[in-house]
This record gives sequence, structure tokens and C-alpha cells, in this order.
Amino acid sequence: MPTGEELTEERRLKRDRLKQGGTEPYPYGFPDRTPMASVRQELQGQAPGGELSGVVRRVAGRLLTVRQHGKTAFLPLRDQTGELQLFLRVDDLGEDAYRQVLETIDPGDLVGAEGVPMVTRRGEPSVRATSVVLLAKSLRPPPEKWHGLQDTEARLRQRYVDLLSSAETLRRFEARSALVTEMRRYLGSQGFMEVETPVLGRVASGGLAHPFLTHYRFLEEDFRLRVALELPLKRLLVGGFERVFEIGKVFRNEDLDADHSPEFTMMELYWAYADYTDVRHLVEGLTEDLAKVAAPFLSKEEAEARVRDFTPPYPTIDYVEALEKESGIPDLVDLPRERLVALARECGAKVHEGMSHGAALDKVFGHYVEAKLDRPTFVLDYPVETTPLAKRHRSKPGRVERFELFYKGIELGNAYSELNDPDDQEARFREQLPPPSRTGAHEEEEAYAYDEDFVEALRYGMPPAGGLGMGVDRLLMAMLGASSIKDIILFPPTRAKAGNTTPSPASSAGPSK
RNA sequence: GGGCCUGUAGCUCAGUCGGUAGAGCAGGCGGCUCUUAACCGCAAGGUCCAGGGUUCGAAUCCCUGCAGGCCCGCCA
Repeated sequence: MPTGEELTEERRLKRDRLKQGGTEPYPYGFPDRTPMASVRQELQGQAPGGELSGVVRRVAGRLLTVRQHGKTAFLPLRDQTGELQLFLRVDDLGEDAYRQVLETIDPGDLVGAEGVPMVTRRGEPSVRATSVVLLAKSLRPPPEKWHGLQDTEARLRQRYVDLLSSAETLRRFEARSALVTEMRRYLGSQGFMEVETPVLGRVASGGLAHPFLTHYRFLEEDFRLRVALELPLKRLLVGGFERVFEIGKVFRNEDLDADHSPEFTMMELYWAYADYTDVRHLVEGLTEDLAKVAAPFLSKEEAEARVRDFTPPYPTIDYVEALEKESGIPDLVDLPRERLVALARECGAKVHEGMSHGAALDKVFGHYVEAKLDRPTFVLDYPVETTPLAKRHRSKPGRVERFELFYKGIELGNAYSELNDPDDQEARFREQLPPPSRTGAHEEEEAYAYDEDFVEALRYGMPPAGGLGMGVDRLLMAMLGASSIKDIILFPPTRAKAGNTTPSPASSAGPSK
């Protein structure tokens, strides 16, 4: 029965037939299960046609397809660890049970079985089933067994279908988990303590971005979702914690594309009594370690390339030297603001007239230098006006102690010797604020918001410290070779389907365009 | 935000010059005791993304919209 509803109805009928026969189509569990990979392991070295006589194993998973040959049938199942086929014979199950199983199951159903691990005459590891039970009826047919789910939109909107039909997708998100777990373990081994700080706040500072707005009913105030983790973590250094980190979602109300998602995961750490050089060596250790953990999830060639790329030390280049060398323009950094804005425009960047010197410089740098940084490379010592939260350089006037790590043309991390002079911090925040003449809501949101309480915290004294921020999704893209951030995020944001929009009270509070 | 591309059966895809809709998989019925996208036979299955226009006639041409992808710009 060919339409989608008819296919669903056909499966409902099978389910109801089972129910009428006294079989529960959604039972409560399936205890004492052995993972597919373990059964395969047990069968290693078993000759074709042989079986583990006397051994009984229970396996469960999603039914991939049914290959029936009259009185025998092969039912490949998949669980999280892998695939294994059931071998069904009338001789093992009896006529009635055999017929009932084949008449009521469909590809996509969750199925459990008990039987003897064996290897078929054709050499395929299998379980010769002595009983088969339905564990959950699937009412929807799974995607085509050979091509899988190709529709990129469906894969994002219904990630569960992508996952259940693609072992590769499942594996990629296992890799994500393994890498984030390793990041926590590694930082813990270096003495860092994981903390959690608020997502909702009155000011969204620590980064340059449009915040999401929301309303806090109890406090009767508009709040913003954080755009960075930096300022609360530094307050903790003031309080006396010496090595802290946080891994959490941050929110920037901007475009979604191949390497940006409005909601993404950030890792930031702050390290008292250290500086950005210490942080640089920590980043080398961390990324080297993560590349090794990523390796088993990659093809042999890719794994070797990744481990080779992330073998420290990584080259360092000076921001100004690199920029002048790549652009061929001497003293580019010292050009007046207007000239820089014009230059940024020539580089193809979107510019607006009031754009700051630092912002224009960043565009020019991105054009001439960043795109060319293929191997992991640290760019050191940015001009002071690009970076309001970093400490002035100890020996290079007009610069701050800051580095960014680039790989394959994208930024993976950003670190400073943290600014801890409260008066300098206050002044640097104020320089970032747009001149009053053009204080539109738009530009105001884009400046590093002035966080008065943070400056107050610094007045109590923050130890000298090094700090780091890494975009976790991008780091994972780099490690796993993903070309889109959507391949790394389980449920990326999608537009509402037509006629399916939910009216939102917060949308009217968003920045007007 | 600008440019290009895509949207046809549950899934993967064809569809010529504008002439009234095709295949494979999945599903139904029948056959088959070692398959690997099993195989063989039979029958069935459509809001051609939505709306409008041109035309005797539109999946096909035009316009608008919706959704997605890629490139560019941009925040990580």
C-alpha cells in the first residue's frame, strides 16, 4: 500500500494482529543483552559453518531488512556497536513461531532475539535464533536501505532518522562525545576545575556579537543570553579559584552557515599566575591529545594527517609582520582609520563608515593572512584596539599579549594575557563604545558591552592570568574533518515549516532591523 | 543581505521539444531451507513544494512565495 499513510496503516495492522494474538508489541525491556560487537568478537576465528555450541546469547537492535528464503530467513540487526544478522530456520523456531515473526515484522522495527552464535557457510557471523520478539513496532518505514536518507533538510529536521539509518552519522556524534569527554579529562589532569556560570544576564559581554533577548518574569527585566563565558570566569579568579574552565552553550543572534551556528558550544579557561605563553603550550598539549582521540574515528590516511598536523610545536607568526608581509603594505597597522576602512572595502569586506580602526584591521587581516593558515599556526600579539580584554604587551608598544590558533583557514582558539588593571579595563571598554552620534540599537549590541560589575571585581585585584576561548564545534570540525558545523551539531536550528510558526513574545523584543 | 542551484511515490532518483507520470528500494499477494542491495512472478501506489499567469493543453515556460544547499559578505 503505497502512500505514506497506507504504509503506516499496514504496520498498525500487523501490530494489532500481534496484540490480538496476546503478544505485547511494546514490551518493557530486554534484559541480559549482549552487544553485537561482543558477539562478533566471540565468533572471531570460528570457521564457516561452525557455532558456539552450548552458548546462548540475547541480542537486540533495529531490523535493517528481511531476506527470506521460504523456510529460512536472514534478519540483519543493528545496535549502537554494530550489525549482526539473525539466522532464522523453521527447524529452530517451529512453523507457527517462524510464520508469525515473518508476518508481523518490518524493516525499522526494534527486535530482540535469543540464540546460538554461529558463522554461516558463507562466513557471515550470525545468531541462529531460537526465539525472536518484537521490542517496538516502527510505524514509519525507514529510508531506502542502500542510499539512506539523502535529503539534507530531512537529515537536520529529523536527525533521529538520520541517526537510525546512518551508522556513519551515529559514529560522528559518538566521536563528538568522546572528544568533549577527553577535553574535560585533559583539563582536569592539568588542575583545572569545571564550573557553571549563568546563561542569562543583564549585559552580554566578553565578545563582539548581537545577543538574544529574553524576559525574566520574576525579576521583571529584559535579560540577554550570554555571547561568551569570559567575564564570570574571571570574577572567579578574583574570588580565589586559580584554574577554572567552562564548557557551555553561548548564543549569538547572527547568521547560520557552514561554520557558524547562532547557538554553539564554547570552552573557556582561566589560569591564575600564568600568561599567554603558558596557555599556548597548554593549547598545544590539548590539541595534540584530542587529535589522537579523534584518530580512531577517521580513515587511516586522515588519522595520520591529523596526528601529524597536531604534533607540537606549532609555528608562530607575528600579527603585524605577517600582515605587512602578506599585504605588501609597509606600516599598514599605523594607517589612519579612514584608510584602513577603505582598504577593508577593497578586500571585499562589508564595512560601515563608523567602523573602528581595530575592526577594519581585523577585516584586512582576515583577507590577507587568516585564509592562508593551513597547518596549526599561532598568530601573536594583536594591535591593542582589536582586543579590549587583553593586557598590553610587555615589550611591543601598541599591542596586546594575545594569540589566535588557526587551522585550515579557520580560527580554533583565542587567548590573552588577561587584562587585570581595572582603570585600563574601564578605559578600554569606553573606547569600544560607539560615539553617541551613531548610537543605534544595532551598533550598540555589537560593541563589547560595558560590564560595570566586572570592572568593580577587578578593583578588588585579579591575579595575573592567562585565558583561552575555543569554539568547541569548530575544533571538532577540524579534528573530525567535517565541512559543515551542522554535521557536528545534533539538532541545528532550522526555519519553521510554512504555516507552522509559533508566535513568540520575545521576537518583538529583538533588535529591529 | 547578494548570486547560483534544488524541491516529482514512504525513501533514492529519471522525466526529451509543452501533449496528460516512470524506475529501483520499501509495502501487498504468491514461490523459494545459507542470504549479503538475496532472487523469481503478479498486482497496486502521485497535492509533480505552494499560489498565480501564459497556453487548446504545464512536472516542463513566466511571476511571486516557502524550504533547503552552495558561493560571497560576517560574528567563533
